[in-house]
Amino acid sequence: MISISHAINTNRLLADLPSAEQAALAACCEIVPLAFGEVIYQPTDTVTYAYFPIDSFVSNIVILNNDSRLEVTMAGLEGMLGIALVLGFNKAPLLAVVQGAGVALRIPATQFQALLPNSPTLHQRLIRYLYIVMNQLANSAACIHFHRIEERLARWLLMTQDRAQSDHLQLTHEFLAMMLGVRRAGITLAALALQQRGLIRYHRGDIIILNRSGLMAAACQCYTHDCTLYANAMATP
Amino acid sequence: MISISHAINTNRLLADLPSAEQAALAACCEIVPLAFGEVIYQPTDTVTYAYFPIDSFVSNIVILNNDSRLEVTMAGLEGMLGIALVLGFNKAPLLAVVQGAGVALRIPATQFQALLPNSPTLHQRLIRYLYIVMNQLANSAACIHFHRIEERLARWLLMTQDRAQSDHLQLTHEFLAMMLGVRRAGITLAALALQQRGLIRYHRGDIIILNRSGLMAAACQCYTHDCTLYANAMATP
DNA sequence: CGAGTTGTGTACGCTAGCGTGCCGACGGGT
DNA sequence: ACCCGTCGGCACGCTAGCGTACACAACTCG
Repeated sequence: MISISHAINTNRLLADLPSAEQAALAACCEIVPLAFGEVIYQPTDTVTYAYFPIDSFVSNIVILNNDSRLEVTMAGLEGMLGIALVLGFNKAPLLAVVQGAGVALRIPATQFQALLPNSPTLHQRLIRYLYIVMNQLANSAACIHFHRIEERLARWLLMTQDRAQSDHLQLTHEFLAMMLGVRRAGITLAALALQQRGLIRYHRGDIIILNRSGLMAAACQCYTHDCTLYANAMATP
Repeated sequence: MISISHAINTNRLLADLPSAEQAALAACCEIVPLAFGEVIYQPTDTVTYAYFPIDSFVSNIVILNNDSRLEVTMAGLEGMLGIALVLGFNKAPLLAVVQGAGVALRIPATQFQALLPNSPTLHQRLIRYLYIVMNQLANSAACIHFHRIEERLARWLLMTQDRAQSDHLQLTHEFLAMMLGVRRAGITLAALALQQRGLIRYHRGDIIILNRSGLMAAACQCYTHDCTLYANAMATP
């Protein structure tokens, strides 16, 4: 188990905060394990905790008509869960499901909201993160509409690799199909194509990324677009 | 031409503000006409003004690869343009194009941002609007992916009717195709189907909504979902 | 070692929507 | 009155992806 201060400095929204802000944060947060498949928020649930993933990552999923599902954003060490709290809301709009097991920092919602007015640096970072997520959402809508399964899959694997910080992922075709909102058979074809091009290798739920730059070429530019968006927004003076 | 105070009380984000906030606002805003097709923001443009539509409305459009375009949100009297300013950013991420001519209140970006800390009611409403837009974006991504052109068209017409506050719209199939990110011929078929069901009537760029409740039945529930989301978020105590 | 479960390959016909191109009809301007 | 640009109907073949279903292989557990 890692220490709280090490955890704080791993999540990119929390790393390198002024020491006063870090201390205030450390005083009210705790490290919790997140298990694969665990549901963090249900739509319309009251949000009782904010989460900052350390080595775990979580998918935010829209549910339509009780059957159609689609992942619209992902949060790992570069982000957080419960952004609604930053805007003063405590209702979860999306389904949040743990997609990569690991630990996260967890803060009770009320303490988190009480913290913000006294933590200007953190608050500003969260506002920036909010801006990033909004833009990712807009861009994703277009990506999902216009791009092919194979490109979207490649993009998705890259995004996941970044958050898992490993080139070895545990993902079945079935699961990927849910995330991308397509058929399982559609994923099988796309994954086969990527494998035949030597970009990935997989076997019963284990996917290994063999050629990251090749995968970037196979993905739509939405991946690099997202990355530069994040970097630019966070680097704003 | 309408008066500024009347305009302020027409836009739903500005209506019924405390008188001090209204006065501060009135001191730095002006009424400007927006012409059909006018481009308010280009992607990567610096945002120099915030806009609050009165009887005009504007589409926010994602551009991919310089060719694919897709409308992701719409702003009329219920919203604003330049929400990035609320988050402290002054770069426009999307293409904003006037889709219904009319007037809007316009405020220089710096004055707008200076206004916010002293206008808590307005600021809170804008934060809520931000939350609404984020949720609309997430939901739209799924809607665009899963729903048929005909349903999406019906939804889009209803949204437009609300903002135009008229059952008479000026829209060609070509234009609708751009908004929904589909072929012109695809719109023709969907529009024909809606016309044959007696829900709308159109002729060379004029669309008349004949049966609003029928159209709501023909649309995906995303329309009503959006409406209740707006109402709930704005009504939060 | 055998039985059941899980993950993947594949095949079938089907549909929505694509890209393209043509034609006719309407209507505004000279 | 005419011309010409705009708008919309339609038709062609095509593709991506759908729903479904079956089969086999690889692991798991008893």
